[in-house]
Amino acid sequence: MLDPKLFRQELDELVEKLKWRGYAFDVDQYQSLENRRKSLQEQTEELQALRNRISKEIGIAKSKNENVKDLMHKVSTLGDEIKLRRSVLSEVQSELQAVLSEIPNQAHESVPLGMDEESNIEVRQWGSKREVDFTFRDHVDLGESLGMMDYGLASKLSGSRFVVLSGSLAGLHRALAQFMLDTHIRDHGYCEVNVPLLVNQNTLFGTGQLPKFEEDQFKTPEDPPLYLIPTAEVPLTNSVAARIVEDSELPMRLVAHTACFRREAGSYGRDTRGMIRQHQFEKVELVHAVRPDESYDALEIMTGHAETILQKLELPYRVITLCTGDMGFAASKTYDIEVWLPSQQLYREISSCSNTEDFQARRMKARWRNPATGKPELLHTLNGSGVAVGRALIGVMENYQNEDGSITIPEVLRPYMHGKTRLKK
RNA sequence: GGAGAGUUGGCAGAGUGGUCGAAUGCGCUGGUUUCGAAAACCAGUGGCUGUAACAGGUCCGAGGGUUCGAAUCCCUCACUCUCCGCCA
Repeated sequence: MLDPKLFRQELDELVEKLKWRGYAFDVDQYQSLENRRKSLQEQTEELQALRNRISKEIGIAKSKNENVKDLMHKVSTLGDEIKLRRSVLSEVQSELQAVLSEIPNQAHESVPLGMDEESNIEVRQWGSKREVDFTFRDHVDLGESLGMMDYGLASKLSGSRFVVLSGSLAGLHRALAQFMLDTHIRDHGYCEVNVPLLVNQNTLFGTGQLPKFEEDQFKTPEDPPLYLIPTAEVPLTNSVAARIVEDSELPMRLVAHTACFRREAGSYGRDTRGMIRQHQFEKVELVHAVRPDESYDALEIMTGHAETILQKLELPYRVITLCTGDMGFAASKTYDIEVWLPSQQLYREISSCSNTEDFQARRMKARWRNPATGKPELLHTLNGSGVAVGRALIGVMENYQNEDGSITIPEVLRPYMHGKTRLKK
């Protein structure tokens, strides 16, 4: 959520900025709500102050055994009046809250302006693309002919956008996750966390998936409902929710390996082949909670951590800065890391690292005690994939394939595969 | 699923209708002392909102109710803990 003060102080600027995020802010609606809120709040508080004062007098008078009849008479109707105003006020407040909670974050000044991916900017490339004298096959082709990737079975068990991996390919998938976790824990100083995969509404509100993206989530029929997490960012980031953390705990770096669940509503017909876009996939997720003045450094560091994984796997990739219109709801700035897929001769997203500044922290009430002021201030939170396991598997399969359809196992994964060097039929 | 006990400030923990935003301890900040530190002693120290600054408002798990007045009484719900049952 954005700071409500921004709306009061620099409304025009803000509206202009939000346009670049593809968000048309209804100024008139906002202002009429805000004006009503203000006058109602003033009236209500004035009445409350009056009642508090007289009630206190009654207390004092009673303790002195004085007659309180006149005082009682004075406040007799106040209670009902206050009750009425309060209920109207709280209606207006929740309307206002509803408006504010659906507004995306402001972009950082370094983010390129643009409405779609055309305006994204490539920051760097890494690695060299392999040249071979046979035709690259895609991961579906490779996996199915190895007999270790079964979409038919998955659709029988569950439906479309699922996959069943078996044998050494399932092992390779697991090895990737283990390798990523170990690297972040041992080399990058993360604390491993094992989190619930089902979370409540409040938790999803905190990171910004609710109320706006309800239709993207899998939801249980309980009342109140639980939701399958779309990413471990949700439970990880919310671990600082409603807390005031000490300065000594910062920066916090958390990592979790989880399954992620997405409805993929509205993406019909997109990436229907293979493991690129699934209802369920695994991801190693990185979350930082940091002091506000350190969050942009942290974004570079976190992106570097994700890149390290691809470098150790020796997978060619590039890093791009998303433009204002292509960023997610909560982000101020996002780097996407895209891995090279030789079968498609293009880069595909394998990680997304974002600084949300205080946007999520405000929704979650996540604060730290600033030693300079002694006061609680909002934290900055960041999240990034470090990296998507299923897509990393695709990257490995396609980049490490051999002419005979076997797949060489990357050096760094071999310790996780009992020294196996090659995956074959 | 059954029975019971809880939920109060950064933390621990008092408070059962009125000068209670809340004792006390810890923590934190400042001071005294010290070569310096520790200890001791003294003082200060909740969040949110609001104001130029005061004032004011609000918050004792959440929501409702009773009352002139609720942390305190009543109702509903959530969560935590203990025991029993069931279970990976």
